[in-house]
Amino acid sequence: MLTKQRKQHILNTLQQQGNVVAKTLSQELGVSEDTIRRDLRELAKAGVLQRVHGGALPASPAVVDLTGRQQLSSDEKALLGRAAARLIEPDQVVFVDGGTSTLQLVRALPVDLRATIVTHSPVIAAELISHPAIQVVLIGGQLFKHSGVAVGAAALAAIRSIRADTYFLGVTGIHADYGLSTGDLEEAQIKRALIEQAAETVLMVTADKVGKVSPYVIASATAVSQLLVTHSTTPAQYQPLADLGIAVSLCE
Amino acid sequence: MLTKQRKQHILNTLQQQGNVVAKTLSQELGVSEDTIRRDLRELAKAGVLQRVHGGALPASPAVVDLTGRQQLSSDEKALLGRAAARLIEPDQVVFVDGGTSTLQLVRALPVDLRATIVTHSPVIAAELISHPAIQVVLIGGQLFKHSGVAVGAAALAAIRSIRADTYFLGVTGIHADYGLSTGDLEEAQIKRALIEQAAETVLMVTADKVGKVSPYVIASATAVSQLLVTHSTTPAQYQPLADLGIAVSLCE
DNA sequence: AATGTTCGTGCATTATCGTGCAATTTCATG
DNA sequence: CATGAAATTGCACGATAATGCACGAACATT
Repeated sequence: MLTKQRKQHILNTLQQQGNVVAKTLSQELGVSEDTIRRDLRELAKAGVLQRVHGGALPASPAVVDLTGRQQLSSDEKALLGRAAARLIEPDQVVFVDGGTSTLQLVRALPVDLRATIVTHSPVIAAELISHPAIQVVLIGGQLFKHSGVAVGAAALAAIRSIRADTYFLGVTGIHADYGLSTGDLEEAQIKRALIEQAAETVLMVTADKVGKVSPYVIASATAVSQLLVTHSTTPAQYQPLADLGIAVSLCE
Repeated sequence: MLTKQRKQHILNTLQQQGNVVAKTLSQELGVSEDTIRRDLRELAKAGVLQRVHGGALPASPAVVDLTGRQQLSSDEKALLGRAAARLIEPDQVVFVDGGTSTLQLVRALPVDLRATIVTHSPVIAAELISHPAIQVVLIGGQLFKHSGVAVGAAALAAIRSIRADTYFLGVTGIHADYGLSTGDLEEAQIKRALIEQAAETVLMVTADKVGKVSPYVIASATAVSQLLVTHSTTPAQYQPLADLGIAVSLCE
């Protein structure tokens, strides 16, 4: 294995798990602990991680915190959420994805709105418990810790037994050529199923996701009929998507 | 677990709850009290917290973070949760009910415990997202708003496909003659199914529930093999249950 | 004042670290 | 193809960090 690949693996593991242990890495990668230590030292010197006794931590503290007590979400995301909430009509059935943007959506729902929300995110569901008029359907399955949503065969089966009017989708990348993408395979499968079961899909993303590509492709960008983005998105970013026939709305 | 992470955990807990106790932390984190004391000493020397006998307090006067989370429930329930957490062995599969008592249970889980938790409560599931070693299986279904758990045919079917070692149950009434009872029919059905699918059922309740009866009966009191109650429960309350062969534990 | 808990210190043990060094591989250059 | 420089890796060894235990002191509670 190439040195560079090894370092990349270390960084990936770090981002995914929030920490790495030298001993574990040496076993995983089949090299001596000395080599791992050297790698960690160099990566630390380059400033991309923080060296500690026994392993390493991310350089920027607390990137891994999707625990429901989400970090104070920006005003931009709140605007996104309010815009999305306005799209829901009474008595509709909608899918709501997990994530910070969609959490803002459910927080922005009018208290008198009667509708059904289907979600595979316990955080979204927990937030809706206090809503007086929304009926909630929870999709079960194995909980995928990284993004905090249910995945797996059980979740897929449950989704395929429901049809919804609208799906409020969140992704980590949308690109006119490479489509919608996310960081995990299972999550991509779930999102794909949700798109298929919804009459219409609305994508909610912050500006930094537009034009990006993540490892696992969900579907073509045209699977989205409407795109809600924060107002800092540039025309250069969204024009290729608008050309595909997607209705782009800047929220402000 | 890395030392620095442990210290971060201490600080997080401190910010969330407004105080930390050395003994509790040592159990949660799976290290000796000496190590915790050392951590607290060093954090205090760094000025980020204030050392007190038995634990520590925030350095800056108490800006407790109550974002969304339930007000810190009574110490009694926390004790109940810790006692229940100790009953879970590594690699077990356990059902965890919804409710404030069981929420204390998942909060008291040692961070290094590897086990599977199956729950139909989005609040429990959301809390466990941040736990590094617990695998979570979410039971889907319609969300019953009053108690915030999934109910209905889908939930029942999902439960019946799983067998667990232990079920941590919460109810609104337990009585030697009238058995276990709760305030909703659908919820009662779900609890009954969970009892059937678990090798052992542990009931967690506060003193005010012991000897009470609610409208919908779940099962006979003997369905419970162990009863964890708060220490304010009187012998008059629990003796009839103990006579049925239930192991009663007062938590203090 | 009595008792049990918590604390701090010293010490032993273990894991981890950094450095120097030698063996091996990679690679550019003659 | 040959060769030497640079890079990479593993090992040895002394240094450092982290942890748990023991014991007497400090503290809280009654």
